Amino acid sequence: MPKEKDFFDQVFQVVRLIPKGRMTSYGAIANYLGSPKSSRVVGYAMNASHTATPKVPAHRVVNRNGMLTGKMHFATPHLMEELLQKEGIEVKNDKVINFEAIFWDPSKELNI
DNA sequence: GTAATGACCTTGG
DNA sequence: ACCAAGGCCATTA
Repeated sequence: MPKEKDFFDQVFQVVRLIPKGRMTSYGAIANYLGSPKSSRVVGYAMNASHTATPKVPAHRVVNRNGMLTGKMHFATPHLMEELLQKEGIEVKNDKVINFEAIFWDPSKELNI
């Protein structure tokens, strides 16, 4: 019986492993953890990323559409795209440009 | 303990 | 092709 914190930690680990200038989606992380249907829980884990230590670059995680759905959950709604732009990612209308190009699949890149 | 919610994804019409 | 609804998992009230 896995602990709930374990799942969170797994998500945090994966998110922290995301290279700079790259992004991934909740479903990809969930799939990497072995629960493709737990995509919602991944997002929920991000919600808890605030209290996690060290903090997790949740701004590198977006939905399947590459849209910054959780930008409102940050300290400030525009903080997410600010961080993304600093990483070199272009954001337009709360949406990531060339998302497919910068997409980072853990199950593939980490060769699991 | 039960019920409702959510930073989602998949499938049906 | 586009629009709509359901479902799964974990957490919180």
